[in-house]
Amino acid sequence: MLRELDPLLHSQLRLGIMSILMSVDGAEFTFLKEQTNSTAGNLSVQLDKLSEAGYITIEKSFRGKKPLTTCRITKKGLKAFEDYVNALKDYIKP
Amino acid sequence: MLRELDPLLHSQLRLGIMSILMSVDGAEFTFLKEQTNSTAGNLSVQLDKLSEAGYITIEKSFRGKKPLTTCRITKKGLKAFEDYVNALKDYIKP
DNA sequence: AATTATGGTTTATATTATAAACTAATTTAT
DNA sequence: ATAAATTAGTTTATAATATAAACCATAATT
Repeated sequence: MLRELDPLLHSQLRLGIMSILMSVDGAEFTFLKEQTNSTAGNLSVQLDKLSEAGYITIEKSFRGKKPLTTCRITKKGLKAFEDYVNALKDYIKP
Repeated sequence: MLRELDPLLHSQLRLGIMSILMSVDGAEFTFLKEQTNSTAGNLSVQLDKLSEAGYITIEKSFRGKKPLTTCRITKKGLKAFEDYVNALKDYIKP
């Protein structure tokens, strides 16, 4: 039947973030902003949500004198992403 | 890279409705309600949106003395669904 | 003749997404 | 040296969306 779709992942921007984080080992805020074509504000909010859910970690540091935000997917996030994709298949299979 | 996801389809309930309508030739309101596990109110609203977008047709008739609402996907809806699925693949491919 | 059930629609509320405004520091140009 | 613009974000306000609650009309049941 039609399974539930994790509402945290069923959002274009958050799904895009997670999708990118699945394929890289850490992504910077600015990189995510470019790749997802989002505004900084929206990205900031959605990263926080993913972080609060434990799906990603957000590490704040400095590169030279500028702040640098680096995001990584967690084991929990990876599992959630896989579960989401599996559930989604019910909806989109031919 | 990451394509836009048609916001009309990127909703659990509307996607579920469309997914079902892809595989049957017409579905009744009550059937969709059962299969999607939604409330009548929510279903009614989402069906209207899909209908307004021209993704489905809603035919109202009577079965005996009771109202009967039958939904069908349109050619436009089919195209939109396929486009959505293709765009989504960017996000979920391994 | 009340009560309950069916098949919905409408309206109100909660949630979510997005945009706008702001902060703080750093470059660049004058 | 200082004003203007850029970078790298965060916070707050507003718009959009989803969901739930309340409602309506008719029919069937007790």
